[in-house]
Order: sequence, then C-alpha cells, then structure tokens
Amino acid sequence: MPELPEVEVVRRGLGSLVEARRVVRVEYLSPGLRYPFPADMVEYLPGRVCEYVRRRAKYLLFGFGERVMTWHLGMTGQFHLLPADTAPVRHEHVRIDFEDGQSLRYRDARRFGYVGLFPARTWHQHRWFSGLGPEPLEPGFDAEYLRSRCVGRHAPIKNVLMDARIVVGVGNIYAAESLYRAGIHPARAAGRISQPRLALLVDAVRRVLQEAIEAGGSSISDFVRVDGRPGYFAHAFHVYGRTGERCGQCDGTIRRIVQAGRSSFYCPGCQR
DNA sequence: CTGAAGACCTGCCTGC
DNA sequence: TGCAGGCAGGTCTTCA
Repeated sequence: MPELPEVEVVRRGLGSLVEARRVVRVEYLSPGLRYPFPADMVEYLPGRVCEYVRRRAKYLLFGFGERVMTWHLGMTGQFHLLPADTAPVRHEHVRIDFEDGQSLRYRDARRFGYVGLFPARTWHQHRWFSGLGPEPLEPGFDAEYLRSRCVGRHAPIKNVLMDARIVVGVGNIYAAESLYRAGIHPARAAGRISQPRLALLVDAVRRVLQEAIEAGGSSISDFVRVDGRPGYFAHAFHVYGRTGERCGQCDGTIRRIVQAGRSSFYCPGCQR
C-alpha cells in the first residue's frame, strides 16, 4: 500500500491516539504475516505505555520502554482504532488492546506486512534498517549526494530512486511523479544525468512527498487513514495511472512501460 | 559487483 | 454467470 507519505499520514494519525496509552492485551489472530510474529510481544507489551510513534523509511516505530516495536505495512496493511468489543475486521491479524477501552487492529489482505520487537538501543542495527539510505525530507538527501550514488550506474534512474539503500520512502507512484516534475525520462541511465538535473530531481522528490503528506496521502484502491478517511493526493497525479491521457503541459500522451517488473508512467514530450 | 526477474499473497477488474 | 489473466502502493532472494 504505502509509500513514505502514506506511512507518515498513518504515523500522525496514530500518534495522538496511542501515545501515552497503556497496553492491556496483545493477540495474534491468524495465519502469519511475511515474517514470524515476535512471540515475546504478547508478554512484553501488556502493562507498558506507548511513549512515541515515529517513522523511519516506510516503517512505523512504537516506543515501549526498553524495546521498539517496528511495523512495515507491506502493500495492503492498515491500522484502525476501534472499541475493544468490536468483532475482528476482515483480514485482521493483530490486535493491541489499550487500558482506555480502545483496540488497535492491524489488517492486511496480502500479508506482505511484518512486525518486529527490538531493543531500543540497537533496533537500527537489524538488517531491516542497517542498510537504509537517508530520509528524502532531511538534509542528507541533496544533489551532491544523489550524484555520488548515480555515478557510473547504468540502471534506469527510476529504479535507482526506488532503491532504499540510496534514498528511502520513494515507491512506484512518487518515483513516477517526481521524474515527471523534474522532466527526466524514467529509463534514463542514472549515471548519464547532469548534476543540475539531479538537483531538480531532488527538489521534485521533496515537493511531491511533502505535498502528498499534506493531502493525506494517495488512496488508489485501499489506502485509508487511521480514522478511515482516504487521502486526496491521487487527484494530483500527473502521470501515475494515466496511460493514454493527455499530458497537462504539452501535446503528448502519457505512456506506460515496464521497468524491473513495475509499471512506469511518463510523458514522452516532457521527459528526456 | 550490478541489474533483472521471480516469489511472496489476496482482491479486483477486464474480457472472452 | 463463470473463469482465466493481468494488475496492484514493497521487499527479499535468486540468477545471469
């Protein structure tokens, strides 16, 4: 489901609802997610207070004393906060009940999501996190850095942008939209883009992600916020999912190609 | 090392 | 109406 903006929107929605709340019960309800459920969570969390909800890349981090619960939403993961006596929702996998009578439900139809419970001091050393690149909305991601990671690479810039070792949080939608705004063809070899154009790309990535967060994320088929409302950024797509439609800036028609097994959308007139 | 393809899952839409 | 095929926002593993 989610790229960085959607995860960030979920984080903001969850924060005020679960921070400072005490857990009373954890239940793991169904067939497994992508990786085995950390069984010690059922014993560790009850009695503890959620101190914070943060985000790193596309992961949510929940602080509980000496441990951090990390959560990746995969493609279709959703959190909902419901009264504890609400029956399990479809594809519900985990529930965390709080002292105040509310219950956090995790549902995930495709089960690509996964949970971990790590020591608060060393969670970032785990292989899920240790190789991650910089956050795109923080200062470490700039034109000079991107240039250093593109030098000598023949891979298409779109694939480079989606490589979490280079920069985190940019998925299929926002890679397409960023490249459109920067006027760069998604198949262009990363090593053959000038520094000024990479600077435009860095700027485009930042603006697209920021605008998407402010719009509440992109709801394509099933993304919803914690309160069930959709995000509205999909209305602002220039190319994603618009195959055959007219480009908003030129006479061109939006095209779809497949790169590394994923759909890419671009305007042949605007993107070189 | 790099880059591409396949795998993991279910649901939904299209076309025959 | 039924069913096969293609597609879906992510990441990891395998293979060339």
